[in-house]
Amino acid sequence: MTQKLDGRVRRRQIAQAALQVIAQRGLGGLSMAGLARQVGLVPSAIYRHYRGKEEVLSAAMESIVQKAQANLQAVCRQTSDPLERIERLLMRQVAMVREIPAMPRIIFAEGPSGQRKAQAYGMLRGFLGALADIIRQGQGQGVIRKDVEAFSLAVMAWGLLAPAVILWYASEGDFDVTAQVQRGWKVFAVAIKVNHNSHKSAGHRLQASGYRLQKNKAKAGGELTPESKT
Amino acid sequence: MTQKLDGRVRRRQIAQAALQVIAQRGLGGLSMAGLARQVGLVPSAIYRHYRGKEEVLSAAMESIVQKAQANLQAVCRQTSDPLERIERLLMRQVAMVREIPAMPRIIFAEGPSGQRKAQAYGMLRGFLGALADIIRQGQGQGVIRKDVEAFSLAVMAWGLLAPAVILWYASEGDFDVTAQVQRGWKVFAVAIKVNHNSHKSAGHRLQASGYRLQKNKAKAGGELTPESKT
DNA sequence: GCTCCATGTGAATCTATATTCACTATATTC
DNA sequence: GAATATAGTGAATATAGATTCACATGGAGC
Repeated sequence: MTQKLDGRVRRRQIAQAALQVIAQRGLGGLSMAGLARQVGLVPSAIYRHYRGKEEVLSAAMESIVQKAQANLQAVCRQTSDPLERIERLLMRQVAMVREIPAMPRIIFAEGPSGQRKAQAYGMLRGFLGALADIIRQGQGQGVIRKDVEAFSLAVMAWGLLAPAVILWYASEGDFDVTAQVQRGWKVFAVAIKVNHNSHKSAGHRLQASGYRLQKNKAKAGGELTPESKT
Repeated sequence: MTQKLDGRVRRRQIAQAALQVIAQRGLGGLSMAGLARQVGLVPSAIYRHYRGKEEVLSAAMESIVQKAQANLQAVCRQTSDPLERIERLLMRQVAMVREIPAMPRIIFAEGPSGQRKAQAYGMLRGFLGALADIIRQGQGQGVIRKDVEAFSLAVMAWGLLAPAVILWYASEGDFDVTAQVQRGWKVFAVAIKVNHNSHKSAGHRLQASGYRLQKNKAKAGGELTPESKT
């Protein structure tokens, strides 16, 4: 018989294992038997800690949110530079590579108007909202470009991460997530950074025509605010 | 008894129905019973045409691959400009996701499970490979920056799409995937484009120090070639 | 050491789903 | 019309997975 563990410790362990199984095999690949195996228990032991599979899932999703929030707080403590914050946040997400794909997997696994999907979506929006806030901070400081709406930039930043992680799983670990995200960040950071020298130079060089384009861009950004109705 | 249909017609019908069920209910929601119902048959009739569920899925995915290839060919016919090609390809992907909502569900929902997974991964690699080829073309023409490896840039380009699709799906169409991808493309295109004017200007302005930085960047990019072992 | 509680086990139960198999029926050809 | 091939049907079967339930056991407190 396995050594007994404090209920709280075990519950956390089970939730964590669920995340990893979902990340690896998808929601459909999560069985109570497989989960129990992952933890080192028999399937019925799980019902000692959770009323059923549904409850395991809820706990799993909850735990990923908590981690994401802890990461966000840690990053904001470590540095006040918005670009630095984004980079660190992304790299912390990379460290969670064994867990974070569970969210998209849950989203795509569910049928129409599934509750879990809505929940996962809300969580995702929370994360992107926090990213967007950092970006807005940078925009306020004149460090990050203002012509593109912050939420859009947040989605783009997330886009540095998501495909790399998916490829990592699809290739069974044969894709260097860290390197890809770092490269992507370098390209993206330059693209969103306000470089005062080159900015002036471009304006100066292109004169009236260039100036007009800049103005239109600023407007377009404003118009393209996503989901104002949300 | 249902009217009999020619085997080929029926097989196509079944594969299409599978995509529809997956779009609605996800992979986990695809049962032989439900599929048969969708087609207007009894479940065992499906085995007249496919050896099992696995084979139905393969056929369904095959039709996605064909569509993707048709898109690629169309885009390459329409324009020879690499940046234009990428943009068009991305936008066709957006359209395709709308047309075949099952596609992202197949790619994102499931982890390893043998042949199907290998097929999905192959699809993805095919798409990224084609993107990378276009990027290499652009690099050869001196239109796209060379300091970052083409496959990495391809993954980044995909990164404009993937999160937008996830959000689109999670929001049940409430997130404007088209607008997001367009915005992302604008930011990314500037970042990867070789702009000869500003390149000269920057070099001119920053003199020795700026010049050195450019050189170092080129080297780092070369070193970070992904998966040379692939 | 004993008691009690919480956690782990193993067997049983139930259900949904994939599939097989024997039979049926349609459509084509001669 | 008969024969044949192919596609459709309905019942049966096997299995995977979720869960319950009675028993077992570890660990804490007295």
